[in-house]
Amino acid sequence: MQPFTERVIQVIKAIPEGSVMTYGQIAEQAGSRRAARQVVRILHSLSGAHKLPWHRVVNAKGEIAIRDVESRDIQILYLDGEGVQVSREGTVDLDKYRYCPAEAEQS
DNA sequence: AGTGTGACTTGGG
DNA sequence: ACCCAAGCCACAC
Repeated sequence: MQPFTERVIQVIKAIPEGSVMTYGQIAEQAGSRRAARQVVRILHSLSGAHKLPWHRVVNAKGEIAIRDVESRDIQILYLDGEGVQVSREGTVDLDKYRYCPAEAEQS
């Protein structure tokens, strides 16, 4: 596994319940601010494999980015089950649930 | 080595 | 606020 990919996995694994991160944030934490698209690819290939909380990943607008309807529903259910309120359109309140690693470290 | 890909992001109209 | 175009990156083939 390449370093970047591993970093991404680590970052995603570090997202706590009840929180979400955007692709951009994850890419940045992994080392490449503009590699959001790479994060996408990683999720594609590892969605089933590693036990990653992929459902805690949303796009910059706080929307469920996934296109597959079934998977999208699953993601919404998981989030809702963790206390993250998801609108019927499949969007979450980023100001409220966005996970900031920087903040977390301070604790 | 060149090309394609993808659940993104940002900036401008 | 919405839609579109272009940018961007690491990996698979």
